[in-house]
Amino acid sequence: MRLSRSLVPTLKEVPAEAQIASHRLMLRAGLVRQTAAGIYAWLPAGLRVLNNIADIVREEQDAAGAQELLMPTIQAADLWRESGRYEDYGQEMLRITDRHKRDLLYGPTNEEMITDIFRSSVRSYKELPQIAYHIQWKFRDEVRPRFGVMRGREFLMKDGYSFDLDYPGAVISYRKMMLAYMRTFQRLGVKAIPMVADTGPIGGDLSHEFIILAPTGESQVFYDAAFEEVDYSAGNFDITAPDDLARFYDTMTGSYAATDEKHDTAAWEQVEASRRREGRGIEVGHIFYFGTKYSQAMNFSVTGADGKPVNPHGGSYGVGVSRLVGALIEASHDEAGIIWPDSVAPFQAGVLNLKQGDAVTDALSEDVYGKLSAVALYDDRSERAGVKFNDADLMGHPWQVIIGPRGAAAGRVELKRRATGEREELSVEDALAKVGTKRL
RNA sequence: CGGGGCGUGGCGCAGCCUGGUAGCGCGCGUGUUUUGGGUACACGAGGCCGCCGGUUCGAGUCCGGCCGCCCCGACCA
Repeated sequence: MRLSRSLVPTLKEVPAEAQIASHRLMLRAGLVRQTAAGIYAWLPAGLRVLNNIADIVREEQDAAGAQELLMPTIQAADLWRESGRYEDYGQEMLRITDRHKRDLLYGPTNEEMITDIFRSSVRSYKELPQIAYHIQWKFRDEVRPRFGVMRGREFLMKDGYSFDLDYPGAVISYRKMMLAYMRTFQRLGVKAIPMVADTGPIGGDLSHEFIILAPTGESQVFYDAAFEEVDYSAGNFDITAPDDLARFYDTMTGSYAATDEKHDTAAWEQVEASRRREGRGIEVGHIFYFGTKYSQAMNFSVTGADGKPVNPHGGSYGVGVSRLVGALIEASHDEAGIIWPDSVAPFQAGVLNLKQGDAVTDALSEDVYGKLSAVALYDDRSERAGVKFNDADLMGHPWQVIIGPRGAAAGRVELKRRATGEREELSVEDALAKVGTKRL
């Protein structure tokens, strides 16, 4: 994209409402714009990040054998009356009435709907297990939205649902999702710790939260260094092999991890001192097994091998996709701006033409941009060099290809790595080779 | 939902106490200037002062109601 023709409204000053780093930076870098309390419009650069994260989540879900579908945002209240949650959910649920005075709601989650879909189409134990997920907008009418997209009312979430014939099967699905999550967070460039969680209003007795580490996180976390040492790749764990899943699960649950609320000082002291890690964290995912809660309440049964009906065991698995945009920034930024991990950056590189209007730098900049256009944002504005440097740092491109009259005459450019600040002067070919010209 | 605060050009703010024809910085436009980390100067455009009502000769300013937004707490992906 050419910045001069792009809706990327960077700001020098911070809008008054933004308190935390990620919110300030998202507004300043032109990623989002608030349209109502806790509701945001995603501008082009922000949408690219959101999509990049969603793509990684999707790839790992697919790799774990989950199948993508798409359920609607608006749901009928009757479905929720079946499970009893229409009454239980309270004020957080946004209730809507249509012209025929029928009760509808803007979905905060989809257990009822997925159960309804399964019960009307899955009849035999031979069709299970299955895991289905979608990436869809949700709405929870938070009393107090805050922290920008980290705690918005409207948010993009990947929610997945598993159905197994019995508990042992459900445990395997649960472990698959846990491994898929660890792989997902690893690819997003953050450290994630799974922690035993309360099962909350949805019920069940097997549940983990995924906390990613960020210095400004909402809660204090204590964990064993083991979590940082595990190799989650397919080479180490085969996600289709129950034995590997068990080994993985034992690794995850065998080491200490807790937020301050549940911190157990005695247990903590059992951890070898050199392995104790402490930090701040942000919850970005939550998985839980809920057994037959919905299949019973909503009459979802399949015929078992013995010819008798069985209520499948379910689990659900959420990742806050839009929240992750903010969380990743909390985990990776500095005074100057965002430092995107390569895997999610809206643009791999910013091409900075330091002397717009100069024939030599213009020609070289156009040439470089032409080769990088799929992955770069070309700053072709008639701005001073300082403005371009500052905006590039703010937007957080992993690479900056800096093209000024000093090197352009010799056909050389400067390549800056945002994360480290390192700069080196290179030929165009070498710079392009380092940046890469294809989308990651 | 309890407590606190704020709504004035695109953004950040002053003006309100003590009513009298709306101001500053940034940004934006034009020109000159500058040219490797937010250049300088000049000129210029841009505001039903959140909305409704009241008091008053006169309301951004005083009074009442409403709406919106933010912060702290309790609650959540």
